[in-house]
Amino acid sequence: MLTFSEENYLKAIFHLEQKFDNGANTNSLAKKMETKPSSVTDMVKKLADKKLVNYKKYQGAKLSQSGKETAIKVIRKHRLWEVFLVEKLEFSWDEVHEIAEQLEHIKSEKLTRQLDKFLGYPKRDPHGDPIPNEKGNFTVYDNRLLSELEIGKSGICMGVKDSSPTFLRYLDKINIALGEEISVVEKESFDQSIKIKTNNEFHTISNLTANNLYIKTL
Amino acid sequence: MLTFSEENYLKAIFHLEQKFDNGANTNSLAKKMETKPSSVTDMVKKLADKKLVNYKKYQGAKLSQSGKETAIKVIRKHRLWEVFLVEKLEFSWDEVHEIAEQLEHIKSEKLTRQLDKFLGYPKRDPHGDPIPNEKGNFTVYDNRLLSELEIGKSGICMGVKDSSPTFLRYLDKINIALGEEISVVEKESFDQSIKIKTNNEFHTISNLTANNLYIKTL
DNA sequence: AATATAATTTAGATATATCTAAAAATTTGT
DNA sequence: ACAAATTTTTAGATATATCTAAATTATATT
Repeated sequence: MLTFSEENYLKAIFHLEQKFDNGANTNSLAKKMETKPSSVTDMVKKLADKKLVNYKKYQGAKLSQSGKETAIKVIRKHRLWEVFLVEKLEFSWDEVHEIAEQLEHIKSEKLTRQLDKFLGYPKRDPHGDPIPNEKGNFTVYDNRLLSELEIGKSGICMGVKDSSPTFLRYLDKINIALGEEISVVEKESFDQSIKIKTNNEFHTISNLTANNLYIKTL
Repeated sequence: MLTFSEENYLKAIFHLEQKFDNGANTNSLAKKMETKPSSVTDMVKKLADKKLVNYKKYQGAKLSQSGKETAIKVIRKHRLWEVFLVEKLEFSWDEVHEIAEQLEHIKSEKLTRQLDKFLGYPKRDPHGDPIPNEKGNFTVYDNRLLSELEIGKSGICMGVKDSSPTFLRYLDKINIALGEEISVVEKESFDQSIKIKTNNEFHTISNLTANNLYIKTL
């Protein structure tokens, strides 16, 4: 039985491995875990003893197969609980992370399974991140700017670079919200404005706007 | 911020105070917490430092006002989660305790409030125990045998003394289940058989049966 | 009231997860 | 390739929650 701390480290290592090819080195892990490098070394050794990571001195930590499976299970729980909080308990997308950080450590396979069923086997959490299924499989998305999206492709709106009220009010007006699917219909090479489709509506947005929207694609 | 362990002690002290007038002495707490008396002394001192219990050497622990409020909040969460598991996630009443022991420690006032609302402000958990409201108020029930119930009074079926399959099948047959409300309509002094009403049906049950059913009354 | 028994506390140890400060290894820059 | 800078590890300390064994206090018995 793993402690909360061990599970949190596995999750952090998993995310770092997704992001950087060289995996999770001690300093980046320390930053992510908001702790000191020496604490990371201690914990990584413990995880290595439990065969959850492969660790060689001065060479960072890499998840073993079972470490990866464990990390994915925790992430699956985190994201399912986020869906629950937003869909069933009227939370907004920005309030759920902290609570899900707690709920993700509840140990019961049946609970996770039943929660998944109750929520209708959702594929994405309220932030658009994919939810691993019971076997641990999930699709990896690519995060980029809307302006980088090719014609005909679509993605989920994941966040904004510029979070000024003015910009957010503008997004509201053209019916773009977090989690919304946006597809690129046309691109005007003259001014790089983009015609998009979202919610079955068409809008033409400026390059500036498209440069401020993060999009997650399959 | 209290640790899980501190919260569990507060809960245990609360339950012991409800049950025994002399409150929670070290040995009974140790038995309840499945730990050693010396560990209990250590923890009780810590809780006393935090003003959650009043403690004088060799005189057991008594919850302070704030300790009592904290204990009730934990119990409220425990019982709300039990309702959630049974009503929404298809768990049966005997599977939920262990998971609720974990969920009761999740810290978020809004979560508890929204869960309560989502469940329709239930008054009892799947075992018939009362759920404190947001202010910490709840009705105290009395646990006794159905055979001790007076004519005209009613109660909730809480458990069976004899849990043999034969007996349980019999209960099924006359439509008595855990959580069911049963009222006593008539008592036959000749053989102490009892006429009861449950689910809008009337049944006459023997004294032996009535002696094997635990009933919770207001 | 003295003594035996039971309950409780203290003292000292172990586990976990953290820390600081110092040492060691690796990487970088010239 | 060597010194400097950076990264990582080690050693030793602290916090929490537990334990065992011994000491202390309270309760029960005669």
